[in-house]
Amino acid sequence: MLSERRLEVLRAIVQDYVGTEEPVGSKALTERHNLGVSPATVRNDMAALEDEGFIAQPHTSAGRIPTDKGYRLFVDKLAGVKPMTAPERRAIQNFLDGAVDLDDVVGRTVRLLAQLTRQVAVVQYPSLTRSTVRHVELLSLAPARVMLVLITDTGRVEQRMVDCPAPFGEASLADLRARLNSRVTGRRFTDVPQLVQDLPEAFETEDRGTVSTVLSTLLETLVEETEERLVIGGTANLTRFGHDFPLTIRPVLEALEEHVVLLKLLGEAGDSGMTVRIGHENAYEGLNSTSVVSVGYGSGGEAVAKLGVVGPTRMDYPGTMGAVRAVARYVGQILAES
Amino acid sequence: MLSERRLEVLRAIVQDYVGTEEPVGSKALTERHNLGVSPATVRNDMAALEDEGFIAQPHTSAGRIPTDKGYRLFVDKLAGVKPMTAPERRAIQNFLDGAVDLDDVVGRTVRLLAQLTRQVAVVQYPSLTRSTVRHVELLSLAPARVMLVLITDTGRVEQRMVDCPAPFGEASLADLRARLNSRVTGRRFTDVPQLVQDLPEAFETEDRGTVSTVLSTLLETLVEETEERLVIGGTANLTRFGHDFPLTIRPVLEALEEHVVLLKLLGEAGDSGMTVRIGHENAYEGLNSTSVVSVGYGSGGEAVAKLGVVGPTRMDYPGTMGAVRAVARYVGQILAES
DNA sequence: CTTGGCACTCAGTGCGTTCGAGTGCCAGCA
DNA sequence: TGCTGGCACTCGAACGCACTGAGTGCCAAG
Repeated sequence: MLSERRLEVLRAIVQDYVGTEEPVGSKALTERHNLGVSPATVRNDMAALEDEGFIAQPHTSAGRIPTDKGYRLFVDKLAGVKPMTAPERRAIQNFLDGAVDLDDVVGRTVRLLAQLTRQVAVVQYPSLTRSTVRHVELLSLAPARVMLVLITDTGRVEQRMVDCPAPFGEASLADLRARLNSRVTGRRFTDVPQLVQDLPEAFETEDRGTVSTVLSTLLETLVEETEERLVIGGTANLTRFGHDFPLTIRPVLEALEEHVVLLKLLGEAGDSGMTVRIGHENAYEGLNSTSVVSVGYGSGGEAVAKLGVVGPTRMDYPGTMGAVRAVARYVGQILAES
Repeated sequence: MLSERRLEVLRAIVQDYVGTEEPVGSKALTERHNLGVSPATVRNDMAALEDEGFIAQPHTSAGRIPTDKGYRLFVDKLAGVKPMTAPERRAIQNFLDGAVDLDDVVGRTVRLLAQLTRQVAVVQYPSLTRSTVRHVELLSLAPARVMLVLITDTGRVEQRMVDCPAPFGEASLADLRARLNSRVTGRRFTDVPQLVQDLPEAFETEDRGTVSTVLSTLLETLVEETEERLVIGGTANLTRFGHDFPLTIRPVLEALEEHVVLLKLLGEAGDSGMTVRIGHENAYEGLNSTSVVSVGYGSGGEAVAKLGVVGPTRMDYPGTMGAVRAVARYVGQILAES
């Protein structure tokens, strides 16, 4: 087991390394942090920490840098979440309050997060899966052509064309519209399928085909839209990554364009609370030299989507986590208001 | 005036430099290109070209590299557009043919362009300004609440909520819907304002307020949507930029996130034909070390939006221009079909 | 368990040398 | 007038080398 002091040494190493980007040695450590022991003692502790795999030397006769495992311990046990200051919180709120629609909220969020953390920000559009239906509208564009419009409680609107197998009268359409809305308005997307399941039976035989077609289009829309959208920002911050550029940065840029990968990554993160994936903990290879801090956000108590940042493993975890949490909280508020 | 041979020397310099990324000297030039003259002669020519500002030396005793002005001359006078080979054309067509909707077309286009040119691709969504109205739909969500849906000939759908100043009957709504569509269906967005100008007069006094509100919302939608959207891809190709990374790449990444700037840039490019902006010709400072090759594309003969690539000034202009032109052409075809 | 002392390592730095690609200029030749 | 070969010169890149200093591991003493 690691003694209290050794953990303290690890914390000091992480903090210094994050600040200076340079391997940190025993002497410098005792000078900057008053650990109350001599460099020699620290050296012994370092040797122990290295044996356990928490820190490593880039080369002999250099200082130590934390390993992924070291950062993991730091995040889990040694560091808290650094809360935003009051002025920062006010600034966040002001900035987000100016948003005029959902796109704007998401756009502002991503810019804000990138700026606060000085890293790459990733924001997922509010997912429809957890959303509820505000309204379904049907309108006839031609005798056998219907347009389906779906409005969600997050303010998103989706529309689809439906080619009907048979002409569909205005009266039947009104009927379907009314029945559909009375059943699904205010309900969860996930509940819709079973709620509308027996709907065709209420109609005349000749209309049933059309009703089924409309319904299946509706269900498709719900499923398809679960392929969520992402917005990325602050990629210019990648230039602060390290010295050995091209090699480090290229796979990251590639990963950031693979929205599918990112969505999967966010999806795998825990549903509640903040998740930090460090270095090789990220399943995707291109992100092996990065850490991903993510958290769910939502309009009610429940999360409807995730947001987070991607940065070098050598990042200021407490600060980043604080910013991510604060932004998620305020975005949630904004969404709840609208 | 520059003699024929001097132009030939400039062409050779550009070609070699683009290939090797290294300053090119007189001896190497005569060896790779059979110019039929000795290095000494080439040196004289180079001195002349340098006096005119077409090439420059990074430092004394190094070879020459083209200046922005040199590239400009190269593009204008010395190089054509390199056409795609038949297999390449087929691959492009196949790849784009697989698209299922507008988003997919744009997404595929940007990926394709990035891959073909190995540079950063920029694709603007088809603009509404030049589009025509396919259909306008109005539907009543509540007595004094109307939803406006606009469908364009490029397959885009926009919707807006309208809060009416007074309750609006179903009959009046149907009337408005019919009149509106008969006037604007198939017409250009730009023509819509004057086409609907006198529409309120056809209605009862009590409905005129609502009609006006609906119309102004429609007009707003047309204008707002002129703030076009952009999609960017292939940013990972920025890593091939040069050796002095952080400094070069950072402003470019920043510029790429400023969609407003990019849209302005594309907008300024000539409306017809291909435009090449080299280095400092780009008004935006962050892009001073890049060249932008762009061209309009559209479903009919007319361009509805632009697409292009952003790359280092040291790029293969003929090849890039060929790829950009080919992609634009095929995207146009796809849009025309759908 | 801590500490001071000590020998050892090795990346980074500064300096001088060499190497060679490339230049400018000039005199001679067509 | 324009091309060419020759020649001296420049200067960045590469190399070798010694030095420095931060950092280490180990050990014996407190």
